[in-house]
Amino acid sequence: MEQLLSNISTYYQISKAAEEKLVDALERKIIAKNELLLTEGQVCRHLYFLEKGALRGYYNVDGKEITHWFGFENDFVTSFFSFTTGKPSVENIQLLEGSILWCISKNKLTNLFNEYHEIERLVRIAYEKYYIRLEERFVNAHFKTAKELYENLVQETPHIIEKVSLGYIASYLGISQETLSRIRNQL
Amino acid sequence: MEQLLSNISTYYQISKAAEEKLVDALERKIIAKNELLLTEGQVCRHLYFLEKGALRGYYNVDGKEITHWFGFENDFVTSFFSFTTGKPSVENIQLLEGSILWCISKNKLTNLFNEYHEIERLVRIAYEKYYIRLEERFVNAHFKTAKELYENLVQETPHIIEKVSLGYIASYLGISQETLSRIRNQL
DNA sequence: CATTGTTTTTGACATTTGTCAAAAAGTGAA
DNA sequence: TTCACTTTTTGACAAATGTCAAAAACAATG
Repeated sequence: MEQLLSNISTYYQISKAAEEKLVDALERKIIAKNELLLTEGQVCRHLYFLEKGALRGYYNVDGKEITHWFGFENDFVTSFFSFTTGKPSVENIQLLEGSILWCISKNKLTNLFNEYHEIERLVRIAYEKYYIRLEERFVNAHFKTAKELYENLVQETPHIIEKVSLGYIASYLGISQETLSRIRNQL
Repeated sequence: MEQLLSNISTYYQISKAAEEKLVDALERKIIAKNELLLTEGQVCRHLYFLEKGALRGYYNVDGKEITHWFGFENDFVTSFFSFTTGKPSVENIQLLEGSILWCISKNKLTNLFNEYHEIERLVRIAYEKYYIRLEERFVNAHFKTAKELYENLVQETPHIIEKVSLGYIASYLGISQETLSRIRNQL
């Protein structure tokens, strides 16, 4: 819990009062490896904070799983599309290892927004960070070669390489597992 | 102006009072074709609303221009990274045709956030829409072939094809102009 | 430590897409 | 209508990456 609070304070410092209400709304969860936090077709009604562990978001296309993001320690995690629109999710979220999460329902969060302007501000600022993160990935994928993408990953987010199997990383980068294996062996 | 107000009300309905303050903070601009709204290296201190016209965001890589997004009527436009972080922009924004824009400075917007919770909420909700938009593009780019990307564009955003030259569209899709030309002629 | 299942690597080959250069088509201004 | 300029198309070829199948390496479990 300390960890969560200290993390959000890097986005925006909220008051003690708001913090207490936020803490009240949070629920702790421990989930085992390979469990699904969300299955496609379900509406995602929760926002999660990953205190410890790792997970991935993936969707199924033509019988293949495409992993398009990972979550690690101190990440906020949800199926963003489903959570914000209230429509069924097209993606699945699966635990890559046993993990500790904090969880808040959309209802409770909405109430907190109404009660505390500062909590909505916190989230607005968090959105900015996550938008920039996605934009960066998008721009990279736009013009970099497979090799450059992998080198970039090694540089910028080595924890991904340490924790995640090759097949998922390849999918995340948008290349085949075989190509990634070859790239790695020629570096 | 009507158009802007009616557009933001599709995100979130703000009060008359907030609306008036917002209107006061806005400035109208008319900018000619090919002009740059923002040059890389500058800090982007404004958020724009495109009432009429078209523009593109692009960056330079190895002497080549990479167009990574377009703005059209009723779009909010800025260099998101630079605007939110206050750091120099890595991208340029250029008018594709003579356009009418509304413009608000980051300072004024920040003041409006402090004064009106509802304006910050409006922006929070707008962020959600724009995040989803980016995510959709990202996911498509992730596993679709060049041909599918183009077909998708024809389906989903035909206005892009009508208004924008082939070279820019190719760059936007992340493929070469020649490949796009061939795809188009074989459909 | 033997067995089973999973992940990674390798090889051969096909396919997609990119690059360079030139021709063709289209556009706008004088 | 012509000229200059920009955009699009075409052809020939090269490079990057994907696919399929099998072998090898690794990991987990009884």
